Amino acid sequence: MISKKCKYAIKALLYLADHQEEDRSIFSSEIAEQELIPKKFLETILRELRNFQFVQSKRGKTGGYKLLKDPKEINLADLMRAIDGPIAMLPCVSLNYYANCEECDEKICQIKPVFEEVRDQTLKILNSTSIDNMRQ
Amino acid sequence: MISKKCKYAIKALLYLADHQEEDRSIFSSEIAEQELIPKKFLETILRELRNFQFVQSKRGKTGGYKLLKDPKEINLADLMRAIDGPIAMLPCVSLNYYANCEECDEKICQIKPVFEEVRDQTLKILNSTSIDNMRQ
DNA sequence: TATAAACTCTATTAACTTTATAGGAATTAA
DNA sequence: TTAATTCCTATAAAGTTAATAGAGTTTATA
Repeated sequence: MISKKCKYAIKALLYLADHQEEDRSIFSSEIAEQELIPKKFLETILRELRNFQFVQSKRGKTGGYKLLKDPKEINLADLMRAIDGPIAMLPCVSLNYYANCEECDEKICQIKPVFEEVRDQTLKILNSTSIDNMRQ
Repeated sequence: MISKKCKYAIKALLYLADHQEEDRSIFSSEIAEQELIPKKFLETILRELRNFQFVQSKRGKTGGYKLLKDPKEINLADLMRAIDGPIAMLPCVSLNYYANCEECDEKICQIKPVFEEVRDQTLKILNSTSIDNMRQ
């Protein structure tokens, strides 16, 4: 399962992508209302998205958020890793957040191979799916 | 990520499969020691596996656990669902543990399709991988 | 029949993660 | 100066995970 936070992040980026042609900054309050995301929670998510260079923000009365990248260049794998961390189902199989298993010898581990396969198939999809792709 | 509990469950079934030809019941303490799983935690896991009909148990001095099914008939999808619940990355996309999203209209949801695809590819692997397959 | 050694069961706990919320500070346009 | 925004830190409430405790039940066997 992805976290709600991650789902909200995807929705926020989709909302920004769907409204970027208007070339204006968009308030977090607008996204929160339209997408039914708790406002304060969304603010912290948007700040993270800014720190990870997915969006840019402007403060003050005419502030708000804009995409910093082309929606075609934002893929789901990168986004999910930024918000939720590892995508793999086992720490020892993660490409970007590898962690070893204290209790097993990876060279003879019987469960690793399947989860490498799952990881590969999952990443094949998530790497090739951009925010733009998702806008049906 | 799968839980440690689920990983322990897979390891326990693999251990039973790897030693079933000896046609004896196997103590939880033996599995715990060999696989470095906390003993008391393993006991509760084995009880769940018994409740889900993956293993049978025998009490008393010569007690222990045995597989109840042929290792070829135990697939990873069923096992993971029994221990961890949903496999899908979104509640609204789960086949066996569906839950609706309060905050979005599924008919026009932009994020659902990708995760259906991930679910399908993941299940294709997990449904076709048995405990027997995993014994290298 | 007593005992040892296993499984069984309920309850509880400690740590961690998730999902927010509070309250204000800084910024900007008008 | 004011209003409305983003920014930031801290904290809290709820839920989940990963165990552990302790006593009960069963069974083989000496």
